[in-house]
Amino acid sequence: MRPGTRVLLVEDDRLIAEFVEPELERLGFRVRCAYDGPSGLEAARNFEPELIVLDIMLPKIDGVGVLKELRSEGVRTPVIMLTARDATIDKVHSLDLGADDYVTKPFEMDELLARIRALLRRTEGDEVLRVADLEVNTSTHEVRRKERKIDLTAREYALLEFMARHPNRVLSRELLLSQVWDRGFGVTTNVVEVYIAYLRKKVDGPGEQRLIQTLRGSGYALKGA
Amino acid sequence: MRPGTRVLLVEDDRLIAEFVEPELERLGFRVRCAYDGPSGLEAARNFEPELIVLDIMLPKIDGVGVLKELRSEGVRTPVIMLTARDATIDKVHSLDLGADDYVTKPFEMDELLARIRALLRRTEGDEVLRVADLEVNTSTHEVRRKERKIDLTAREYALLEFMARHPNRVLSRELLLSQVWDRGFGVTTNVVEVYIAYLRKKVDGPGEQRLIQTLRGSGYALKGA
DNA sequence: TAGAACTCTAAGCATGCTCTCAGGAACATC
DNA sequence: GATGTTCCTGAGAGCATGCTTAGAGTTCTA
Repeated sequence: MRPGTRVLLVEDDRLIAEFVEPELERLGFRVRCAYDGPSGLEAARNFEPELIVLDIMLPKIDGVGVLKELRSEGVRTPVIMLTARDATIDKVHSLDLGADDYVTKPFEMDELLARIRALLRRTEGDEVLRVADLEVNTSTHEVRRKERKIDLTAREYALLEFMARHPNRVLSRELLLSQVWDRGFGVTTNVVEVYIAYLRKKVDGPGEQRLIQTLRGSGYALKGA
Repeated sequence: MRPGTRVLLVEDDRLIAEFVEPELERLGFRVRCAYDGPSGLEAARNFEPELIVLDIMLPKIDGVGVLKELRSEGVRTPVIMLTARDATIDKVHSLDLGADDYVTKPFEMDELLARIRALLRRTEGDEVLRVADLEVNTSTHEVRRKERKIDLTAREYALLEFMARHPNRVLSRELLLSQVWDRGFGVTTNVVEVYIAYLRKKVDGPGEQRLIQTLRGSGYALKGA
């Protein structure tokens, strides 16, 4: 973890906030606190934290609402939720809404820290995926090949982003169907082929190196080397 | 998540195990259960799961011990720990030891599932099988002998990968037929011979050590020593 | 509400992979 | 060396796989 990493703590229980904040600061984080939903949202937008610790129970807008709003704005900052002990529904709901982890109250400082470290460890990364001379900006959904800007539809983008997140890997039709489309098993369709063709037309221009490769019998791969 | 993903469940509480196992299987996982530390270790080594769900409280060797041993052997399979409610020490300890996540008992199935999905989503990495000077990258399906790159068809690759996963072992025709092809018994065919020949032509170049060996009357083996 | 844009299905077609078959080589046993 | 068994190999038929294209159905937009 880099020192100076910005952490936003959204927690209405002052006791907890006033205990956690100095602890995090002591460890080299830059911390901001917010005490209800709306101010949490505002802080998330202005402070631009690298990580958000978000209580579920909050005045005005609850944690789930805040998370939802942020994600709908395209904010992908990693989020750890704080939940009451047995609120399993909330937990599962949060994870599927795009929370990255949660901690059950009451918690110990060491545990929260371990989770913060773990989460930062796996989300410290660029927002821009690069594969060969292709750039995929996951924040703005902007795609460029060299200098050429590429316009993609929603589905095309989703497919390309997934492939760019797993460069060089063989991605089977079933995997793509389950990850990019929400298709179950056993469905007979050729959407994947069709969308690969669409992408090829836009990404692999004439005279350019073919990034999107077919591996007959296995699937497709986005080649970066 | 790919269907057929192997999950190992190490849990001595039969009630839990017998509830979780069929649930996971229903969702397309291939599941194996173990009921104490040593058999959990053994299963981890033989079954080669893609993910392990590991209870902390276990007979003979506890979960932390199992995790420690596995990590010390270089096994990096993602692990979800099951912990009693307030065992914070264990939790922190486990995370630092290399557990990837944990779930607090009692848990609901949906929660465990959400965590399994999340973990599988973020831990797909490269796995390279090495046999002598042969490299088989199971993520990219790239095959090299020394520096020479080898192009294989889907079936050829499937056969070679299987052999590379079991180096130095005699692999009977029937075994190969059942594992690489989906053939039942009693079918009279010589596909295996044919494909072994294809592989030889590509893998064992002229002047190179023969890795693919015939054991007359028994089957074939990929020699690595 | 019409038109545009997007998503997906379906059918036709080219390619080359997969597998069978049959003859010949290699090996074991006497 | 003769004989039977096991394995190798080359050729070719059939068919699965993947690419294209057209268009139907749906959603977005002006």
